[in-house]
Amino acid sequence: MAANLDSAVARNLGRLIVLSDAGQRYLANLTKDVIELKPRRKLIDESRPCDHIFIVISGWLSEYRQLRDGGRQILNFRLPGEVTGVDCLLYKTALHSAAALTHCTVAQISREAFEDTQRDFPRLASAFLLSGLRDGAILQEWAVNLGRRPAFPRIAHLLLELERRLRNSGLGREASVPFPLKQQDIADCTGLTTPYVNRVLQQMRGMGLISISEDSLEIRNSDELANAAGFRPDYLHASPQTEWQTRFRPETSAPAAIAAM
Amino acid sequence: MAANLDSAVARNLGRLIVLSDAGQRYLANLTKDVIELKPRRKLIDESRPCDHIFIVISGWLSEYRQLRDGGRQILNFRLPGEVTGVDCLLYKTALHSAAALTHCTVAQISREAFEDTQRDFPRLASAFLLSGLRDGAILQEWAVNLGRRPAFPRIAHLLLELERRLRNSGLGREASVPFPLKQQDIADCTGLTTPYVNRVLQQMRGMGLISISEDSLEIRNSDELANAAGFRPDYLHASPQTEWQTRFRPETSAPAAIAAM
DNA sequence: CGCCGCCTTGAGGCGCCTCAACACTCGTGG
DNA sequence: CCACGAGTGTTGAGGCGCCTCAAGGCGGCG
Repeated sequence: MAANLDSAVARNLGRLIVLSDAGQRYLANLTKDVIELKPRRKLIDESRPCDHIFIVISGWLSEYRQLRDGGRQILNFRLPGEVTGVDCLLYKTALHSAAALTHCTVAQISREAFEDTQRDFPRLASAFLLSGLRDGAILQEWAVNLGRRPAFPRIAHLLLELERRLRNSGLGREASVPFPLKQQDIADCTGLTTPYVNRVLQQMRGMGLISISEDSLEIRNSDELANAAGFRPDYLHASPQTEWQTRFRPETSAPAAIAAM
Repeated sequence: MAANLDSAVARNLGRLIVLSDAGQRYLANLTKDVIELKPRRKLIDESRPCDHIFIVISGWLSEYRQLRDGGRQILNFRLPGEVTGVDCLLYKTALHSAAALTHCTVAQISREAFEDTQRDFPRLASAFLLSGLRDGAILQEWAVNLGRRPAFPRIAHLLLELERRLRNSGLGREASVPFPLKQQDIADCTGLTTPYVNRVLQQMRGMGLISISEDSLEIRNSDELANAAGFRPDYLHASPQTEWQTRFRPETSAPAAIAAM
């Protein structure tokens, strides 16, 4: 089981760099220091220092900002195989909080361990940074969503993105994918309120576009939903366009295959 | 004049890494290939390949997504000294467009030149990637803005951010800073409409918080405006928390000062 | 002069919010 | 075994923020 879950990690990072066998072993070792989180447990606290990078092994995290008036804006979800906390390398204090949505297992990588990684497997370290760039691309799409799309397409877009990301990580072989989000969570990340999210979801169900049950989501009519949302999933398919990550200090002498893409 | 403007570049990247003298010279040489842009001229076109990184020498760019219904969401502005196009290293096609807001001079760096930079001055190359991470942090703040703040604080937040970024780059020594944005631009990046932006700006002027004239912005009561906006500028002050950028292959043997911070 | 880009102002309307109340399913303890 | 409360989904009535769609003013420029 652990091997299976680790593969979600390798699958995600493997999209960003070519992982050598040695790199894979190193990664497996790097993610040995695992902690368990109960739902609602905070992992990162905004405006406090954070000196770890985390990799989600199983479960979902949410990253969010808490506002003075009690409002909350979710900035991203972290699905199995994804990395969080990279921006801590750039700022004294965390810019947002991160908390467990479900029961989670998370690998933590200390700053020192990350620095060792940079020395020993710079390409692997660079993959973490690239994943930070990918997060930026996702956030751009969210900004478009928040700024320019009405509630229905906004929610539709979110559902489509999450389904795609889950399948990219190898989760959800059946028609449906795991989906632990409450309507409150959807509201907090689409900038809407719970009652209104409820009505929109009902509408989608009524149109036969989706069905949600038992912590799982099924998208029944992907084309129509994507059309309504203006969903174009390019931004989820990172494919490095330069061999930059091989130049620093290749840990293998074989030329990388990426540049040929 | 060119030297002065180049210093905005060095000032921005210098926040992310320690630039050696050799690095500074290399950077100056790297930004030799300069192009001029008239207002409204497109630099990057979404969903088309983009194989250059650009550094703004003077003028403003806007990065935006165009929607089918004619709507537009501005995702960031590029001020003098800032870098754009980094995400092109990660995707086959550009995820957003970039166009000149004002008359601009822009240095273009080809992908090959960037790869050379990685080989010769990896720390400099890494600074470009870090600037991409900083962009992500800015975008997070915009997402909070779009999702959870009403029009008044939303616009206030934008104005405060831009003023701070401009001063960070060394622009605007007087009470006011250069400000070429039209109300249409403000609308396109706050997710509002021009008439409403107009009314909110009038309100701010009426309260004595700001004054806009002649392509320049003066913030007359920064505290009150920041309070209304919930503005906390931490996210604009990147300060690398690890010496990672020195590890790859230092071009100078002197230990970097950053790690001591 | 006449056009165009930009700011301004008004009247009317809709999307989404606010603030409830209620149903249902749990886990939990008495 | 049932009472209870917490968490979640659902529904309703009323209201406000911001939009839509105009029209008009004003300065700059060909």
